[in-house]
Amino acid sequence: MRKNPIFQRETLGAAVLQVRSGRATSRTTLAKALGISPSTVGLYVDQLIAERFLNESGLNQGPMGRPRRILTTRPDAGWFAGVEFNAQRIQAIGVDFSGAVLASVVQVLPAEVTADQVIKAILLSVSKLAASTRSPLLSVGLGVPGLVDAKAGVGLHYAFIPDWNDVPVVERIGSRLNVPVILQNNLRAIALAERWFGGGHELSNYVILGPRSGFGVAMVQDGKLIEGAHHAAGEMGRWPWPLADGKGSSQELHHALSAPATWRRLAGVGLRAKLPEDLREGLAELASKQGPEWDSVCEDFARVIGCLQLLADTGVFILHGPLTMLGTRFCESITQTALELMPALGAAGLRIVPSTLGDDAGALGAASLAMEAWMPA
Amino acid sequence: MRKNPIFQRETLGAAVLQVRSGRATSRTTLAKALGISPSTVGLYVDQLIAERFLNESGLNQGPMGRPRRILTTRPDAGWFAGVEFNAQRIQAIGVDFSGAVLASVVQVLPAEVTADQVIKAILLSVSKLAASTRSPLLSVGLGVPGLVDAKAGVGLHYAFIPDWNDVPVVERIGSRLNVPVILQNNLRAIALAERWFGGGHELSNYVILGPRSGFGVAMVQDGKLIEGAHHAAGEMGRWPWPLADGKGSSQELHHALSAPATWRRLAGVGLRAKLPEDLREGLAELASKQGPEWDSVCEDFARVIGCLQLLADTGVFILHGPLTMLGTRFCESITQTALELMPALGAAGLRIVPSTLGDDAGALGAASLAMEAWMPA
DNA sequence: GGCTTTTTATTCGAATGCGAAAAAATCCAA
DNA sequence: TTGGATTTTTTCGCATTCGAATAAAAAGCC
Repeated sequence: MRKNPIFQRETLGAAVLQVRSGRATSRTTLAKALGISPSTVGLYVDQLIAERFLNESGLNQGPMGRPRRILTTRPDAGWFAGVEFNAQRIQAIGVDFSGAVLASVVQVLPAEVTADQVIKAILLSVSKLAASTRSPLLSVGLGVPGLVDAKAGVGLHYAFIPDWNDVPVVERIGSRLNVPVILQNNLRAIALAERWFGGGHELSNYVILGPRSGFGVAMVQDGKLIEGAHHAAGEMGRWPWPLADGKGSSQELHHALSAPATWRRLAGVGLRAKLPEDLREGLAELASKQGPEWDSVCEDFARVIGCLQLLADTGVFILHGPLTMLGTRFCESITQTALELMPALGAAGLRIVPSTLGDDAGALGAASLAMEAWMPA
Repeated sequence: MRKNPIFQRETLGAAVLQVRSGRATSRTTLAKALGISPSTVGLYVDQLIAERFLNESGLNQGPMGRPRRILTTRPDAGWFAGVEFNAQRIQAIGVDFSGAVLASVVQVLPAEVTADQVIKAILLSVSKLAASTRSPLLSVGLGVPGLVDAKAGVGLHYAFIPDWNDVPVVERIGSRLNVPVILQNNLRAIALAERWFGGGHELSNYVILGPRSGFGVAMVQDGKLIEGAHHAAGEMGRWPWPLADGKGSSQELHHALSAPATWRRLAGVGLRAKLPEDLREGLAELASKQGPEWDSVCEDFARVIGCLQLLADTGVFILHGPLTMLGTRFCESITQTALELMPALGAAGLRIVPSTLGDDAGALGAASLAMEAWMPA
């Protein structure tokens, strides 16, 4: 019998990731994918099978030679929790190894919620999910609005929860659940979700556009999230911004391109106009709109994206949040306008697309944090 | 006698780096700095002493205990070459382990220079440097203008040398010199020089502003250069840019803030005005200038930097190129204007400073590439 | 069936690095 | 002078990983 040393969890996770993603199906292909020797892979696979993370499911005969012993992941090996919240609501989602959603819990938070109440609600949500699953919880990801120190695991600031300042979230949640807890800004978490659940499997450079009540972006360069020296990268809502339609003097970007501002501009109503009950529906009604309002909004987005592309050269922009309701036509209009305004963008190829993740994007992002911690790339 | 295995060059280099930088002076401190065990460090140090990269120079008695055997680098262990060029001139510089400049060679290139001539000039420059040094050449860094694929070692495009397209520089230089050759865009190389030779020893997030004939920036996030999906990150010269003084319609950023454009604006002359013979001197004369021209230039720079800071949150901006002749007062004016225009910037601390590297910045940047390859962080 | 060919998995010896313990080098106090 | 006390360095055994050789499992061919 082979000896059974304790391997690095990191490499074990990476191995599972390769199998999960279908990039490796046998010990030999796994060795190539991980860049380690076949002999070592054998040991790793032994352990992963012993720990019930992997299965051997029959043989696969190639054109010649000894057949491969096919490796598959076991969805029941464990699950990951992802929790996202804002000042109004909290959503927790459970996913298994294959990325399938096991369950989702949404809870409305009380008005003027406090940090303590949020922490309690997170714990409650996760335990609700746990009640419906028999397999063990492997890790928890938290998508938190506002400023986040991901490394320290501290929520630094969030304007809409007054006492959300320097909250040691990872410590408070982790000490209760006894599994790894990973914290990240919610928009940056969504950027990871795009890789784990969305269409961007192979992307390593892209930008998430997240216009909601403000205007933030999350940037991924070389597969890594850009956080900034003070955890504030992507907070471009305060860019000085002269409107495309020339009305009004220079203002800040989020006054022009936040989700509510975009609705107001497209709807052709003034700043005082009441927002529709459901902003998403309100925007969906405007998806087929034409005319100068549409053009001017598209031009503003095109200029923002053009600037980002020239500066960071990511090439791919994924639109998130309520504005996805404006559909692919919106993104196409922006792309076209951008290329007209800044022909230089055409050279490298500019892709602007709406996200396919839907309403669960935030929670899926949080779950991605959990998965990424367990299965590092 | 201890056995003498062949260690990873990477770790050997990292060890030398720690000693070089003064962060580690003995085997024990070196072990802590590198995060490896003291026993292993002993082996590494043995090898480095055998290879004449390190010296043991006496003992250092602490307040108690066995005295440390002090480790020092040997400047004569080898040297690094850095080469920078543009369409007009080529500069090669040789530095030793301590970062001291051994020699510098400047050569004027012929008008309408070709890629082949540049390659030859690079080889000639390095061999000129080599002639004056007895110690071995360890690696060569090349700071190349235009688009560069650093990973592949290929110069992709440079507008001012017509046939500079997809030039396999690393291959062509490396095959002659038989040492590692590292390629990078020249402005990005300068960003590294700021860490190796400038004041930014401990910086891991900063931006290099390099307004010359165009307007480019180099960004470092978490200690890593941002290159972009198509190696074009930082080429923000083509941002649409409405001038601060309101004259003229919207144009591109480099028309407003390149080094010549800045001189013209500060000098108060029109677009057709002839540039001074030496732009640096011309700018130096304007360093004490006051008035609306000065204010409007500062405001434009403040807006650019403000946008970058809000987006990438690096906190530190280092001005390079001819505009450094405008001195610290220029940077202070910009800082002040930026904080007035965008008070949000004040929170995290904004620092805008002129580079201290001087005219050799480009060549020193190239040398930094060589050093960083040999001594990875 | 017995042979070769091809591909995959395992075994085995060696290399590299770590942790714990031992040794070394100094100061200080008795 | 001798015996701690303290800190640095080295020794030694063990764990992990790799490379090369070997074994295994099939297909094709005679």
